[in-house]
Amino acid sequence: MYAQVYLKIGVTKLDRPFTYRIPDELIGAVVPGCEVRVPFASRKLRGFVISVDDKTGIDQSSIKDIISAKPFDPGSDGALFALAGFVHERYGGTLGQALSTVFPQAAKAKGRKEKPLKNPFEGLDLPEKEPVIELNPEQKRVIDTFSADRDKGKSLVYLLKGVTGSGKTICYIRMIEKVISEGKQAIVLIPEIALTLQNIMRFYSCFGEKVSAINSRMTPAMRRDQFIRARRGEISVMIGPRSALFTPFGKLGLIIVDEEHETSYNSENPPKYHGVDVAVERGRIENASVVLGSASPSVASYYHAKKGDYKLLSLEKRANSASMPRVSIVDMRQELKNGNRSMLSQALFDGIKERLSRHEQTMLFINRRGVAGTVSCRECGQVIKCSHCDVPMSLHKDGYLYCHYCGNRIPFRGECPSCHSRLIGTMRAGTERIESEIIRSFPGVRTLRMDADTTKSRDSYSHILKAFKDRKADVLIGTQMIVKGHDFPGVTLMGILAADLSLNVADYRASERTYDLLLQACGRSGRGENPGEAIIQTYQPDNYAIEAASRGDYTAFYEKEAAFRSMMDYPPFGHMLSVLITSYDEDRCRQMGDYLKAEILASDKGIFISGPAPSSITRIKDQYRYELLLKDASISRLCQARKTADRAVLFNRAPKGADIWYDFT
DNA sequence: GGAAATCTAAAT
DNA sequence: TTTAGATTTCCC
Repeated sequence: MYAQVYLKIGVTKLDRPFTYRIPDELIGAVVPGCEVRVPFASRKLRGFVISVDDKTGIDQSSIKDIISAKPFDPGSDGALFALAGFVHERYGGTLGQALSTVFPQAAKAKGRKEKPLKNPFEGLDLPEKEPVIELNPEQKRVIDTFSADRDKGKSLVYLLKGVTGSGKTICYIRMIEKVISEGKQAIVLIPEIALTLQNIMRFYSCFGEKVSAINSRMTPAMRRDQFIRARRGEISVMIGPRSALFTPFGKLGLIIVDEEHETSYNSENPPKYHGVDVAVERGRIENASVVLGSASPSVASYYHAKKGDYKLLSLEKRANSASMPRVSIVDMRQELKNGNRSMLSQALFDGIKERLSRHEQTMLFINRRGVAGTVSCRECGQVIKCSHCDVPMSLHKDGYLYCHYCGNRIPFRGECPSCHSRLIGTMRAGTERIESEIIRSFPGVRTLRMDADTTKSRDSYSHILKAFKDRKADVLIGTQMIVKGHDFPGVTLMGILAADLSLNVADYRASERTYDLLLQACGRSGRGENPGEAIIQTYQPDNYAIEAASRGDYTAFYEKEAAFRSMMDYPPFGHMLSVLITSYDEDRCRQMGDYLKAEILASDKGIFISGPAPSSITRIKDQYRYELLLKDASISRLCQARKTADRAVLFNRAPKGADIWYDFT
């Protein structure tokens, strides 16, 4: 057995691990995160174990034995080294990338003057303490369960499923209070877009100076200062986005992941780690409780909860008296038959007209993300899907439809395969077109538009939101950025222009995203005094994600979705590892793909690999993108395959000139 | 971080 | 050609 050891001397030259043999008498005692003593050059040094493995790529003759090992101390830096080891093993990339993810270092200040560390809340008045709210019976049950488990010394993973407005935050606060009373610390992860001063203040008003927060707009040095305060134990609660997960607390007792289904918890660059899984792993390593909160949990988390891996806690009732909006579904195929070729259905048109006369506001939401390439029929609503994978295929410039899951390719004939209509093509509908249509249809209407184009400058985002809140416009048209979290009391109508768009993405999670988006979008309407309404326009009114979202019925959605995924062996029932190969030269992409596939199959004959196939977006910034897809029931088999691929690229004669990116999907 | 190996150039 | 001094390279 071998251990990767990170030596405890602060020298950049040695900022990498060394491999040592674990002598027989220390096998079992040497675990990731424990402190060891090792021979190094002519001396003996201390270091932390990052990972343990039964093989090594290093020459046997140069490997030395570990001298001694201390028992693992979860409060030491070793815990974070162990976490880095996990991130590396699971998500690939270099170990250096994993280490700098877990230990983000700001460039050291040159003068190295010991500056007093500031709280970012400094200068702000401590907000009024929220009046102590009596918990409702549901909330009380949640807190009692959590506290009872803590008192028994059990650190579990919980899935807190609570409808919007059911008071998840007050539960978080009580849980943190509990953990602080034990002398421990807590991390609260909040999606970047929800990381507003208003949201943080709720925690600040309860815990005062014990709270710190980080966000992506702070400089690395400012974030580092807050991490130093955390390490010194000056604070007990850290609030922040994904990166706050690595706050170096020595007595971590609780990690909360709010809106756990948000994809922003997954890293975009290597190591492409999944925040929720890393939070669960950190909880395991440091014996801390983990609470995953959401109104529409990810299918994976709900699956774990049903299976018993996570403990399910539910909040079904809204804490305030606000009622859910009335939601209706409009069949756009029918509109077309009635001769309405515009993007607004009659119902939505009438709805907007009515709101204008009543001086109430309307929001129109069009989801454009990731719809490029999929082909759908306006007459029957069908999307052309791969016959093997049941995901939409995408139309490439060569005139063929590709499945980027299996590489299947069929020619596109410009006609719907099921109803033979020629009204078929890629969906093109943007916020701009809708805005001009609205202005044409409703003379004198005041509109605001929010999308990637209008929010390019730094403050435009908040300006648009503020203008709409101040009733400076009647209609706000936007992409997904308008549906998350905002509170506009004047809005009584939400129009979702094409609910299918997010469904027609070549991704097995499309239904899950759609359900969440629709639920969130509907929730924007009727938050003020007047009751709200939402209209969902779709070409697929019978789709279960759309139908369940209109009723806010998560369980119904989950059952259908789980059946689909289980049948297709999609996660969480099976696992998938995508290997993306990018190169300026298309042939090299394919060569590297073929080479990696052969190398992986050579070491694991039975493993399922498809591809190399052109990725859904075949070329970005002149770089071609090809993809291999590995599927298996066991995630460790996929990790093993990734390691094989990594080693092949490093040590063997691999084709050059291509980059490789691993991504668990 | 520190020892050993390698390089550089001025002094014999 | 020698050798002190400076620089670079390894340590698992």
